[in-house]
Amino acid sequence: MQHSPSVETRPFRELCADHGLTATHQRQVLYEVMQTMPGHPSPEEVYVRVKKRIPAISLATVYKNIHLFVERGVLKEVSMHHGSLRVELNNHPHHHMVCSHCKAITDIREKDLGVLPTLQRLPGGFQVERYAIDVIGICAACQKAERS
Amino acid sequence: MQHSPSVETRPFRELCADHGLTATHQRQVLYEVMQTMPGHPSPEEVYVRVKKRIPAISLATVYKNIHLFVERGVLKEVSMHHGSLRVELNNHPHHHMVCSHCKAITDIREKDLGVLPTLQRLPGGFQVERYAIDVIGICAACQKAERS
DNA sequence: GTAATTGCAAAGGCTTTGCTTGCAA
DNA sequence: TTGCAAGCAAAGCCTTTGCAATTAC
Repeated sequence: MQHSPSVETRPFRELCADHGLTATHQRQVLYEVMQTMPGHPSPEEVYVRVKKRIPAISLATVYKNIHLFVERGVLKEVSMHHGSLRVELNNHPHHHMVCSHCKAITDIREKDLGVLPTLQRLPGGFQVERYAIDVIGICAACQKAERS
Repeated sequence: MQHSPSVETRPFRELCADHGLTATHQRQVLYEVMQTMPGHPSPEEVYVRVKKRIPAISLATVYKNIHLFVERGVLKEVSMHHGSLRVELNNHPHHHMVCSHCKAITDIREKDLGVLPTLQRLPGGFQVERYAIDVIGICAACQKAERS
């Protein structure tokens, strides 16, 4: 298939250029489909929708591109995903720092966060149990590793 | 094996009674082991430690009891685990409400959280990218389901 | 005695990997 | 043309489930 870039593909090609990504048809459709999914879709859900436009696409391609988009800042992970369930017994009021590279979790005392959010106007009868704050960034060890 | 409860088992038996749990040997060791693990262990890591004291224990038992402890409030999940990766494209400043029953995620505008945390005194050279607040509780639908 | 729990093994979901063919620059 | 990407299928975690044997109350 060969054709000159249409007007509609311009912005996507620029987005790819800005993020150092090769502009493929699959990536474009993936991105466009995600724009129509305002929630927090799983790779499987995205796959189902993309498949309507590219029946031959594989789930592995969806995973690969989602990871790439997240890595390049086009998408965000809704919460850091640690590969397996993590539990804790710590009862003191605290939150977490999560390294976006190595996924290491470190406790942070609540008072070190400064002012706390005061929950107000919560939509539709949601009954609050607690809130959890993740400070996301790069830990010292990963910063050191990056520099090398 | 039959013996009268020792002095040391008292607190654990009370803890079980308080949370409506049967006091089994496996549960007690699991709980004691977790008290010596201050971080955020995975079920596998807990299993390895418990196995030193109860070689015959199975990983399935560890999983079952961890879930039970979480359900009864003895342990906490470090972050809500959605079963699969979730991503989003939403660029507006926002955070999330997560239902601890059905794991549904709903966006919440940052301004509806009221005052925001001001990050200060972050331990050991952690380079902050962003922070993510999860308001954890029961959504309206699950509240309704519970009542019935 | 009755109900709940354990251990085992098998099954199930989600995600990644290796490799060949095809496409982008 | 040269390397990056896609598709496919197989493998790899992590976690749950079903069931018989055992234990707690």
